[in-house]
Amino acid sequence: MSDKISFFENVYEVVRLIPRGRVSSYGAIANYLGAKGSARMVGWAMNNAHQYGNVPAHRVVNRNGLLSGRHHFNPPEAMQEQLEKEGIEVKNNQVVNFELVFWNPSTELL
DNA sequence: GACATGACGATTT
DNA sequence: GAAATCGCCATGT
Repeated sequence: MSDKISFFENVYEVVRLIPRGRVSSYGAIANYLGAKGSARMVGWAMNNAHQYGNVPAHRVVNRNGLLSGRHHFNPPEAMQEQLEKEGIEVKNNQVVNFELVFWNPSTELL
């Protein structure tokens, strides 16, 4: 444990701020944190997210709107169900109207 | 402490 | 236009 806030916790904080019915992307979060290339780090953070508490990882998809991380859910199909429950359409493991529900922290969380 | 890996993204070849 | 490569931070071996 370190006194300094890790990249992980910054990711969780932003993910928790994602409004219901919206989705975000790994790169957008990483970019907001000032680390454009650390998008995979965001995904890695999600892997440990379950041990940090309420982190709506199901609202985080890749830049294509694809549910790339569904396999890490339990069960994997839960991610799509959660999104549909919030009013987000998911087709073929991909978010429909992705750009319409896309939530960019750098733009909307200004 | 070096090497490999990880739910990605953008750029270059 | 598709495939290959680099970048980026953290963790595990």
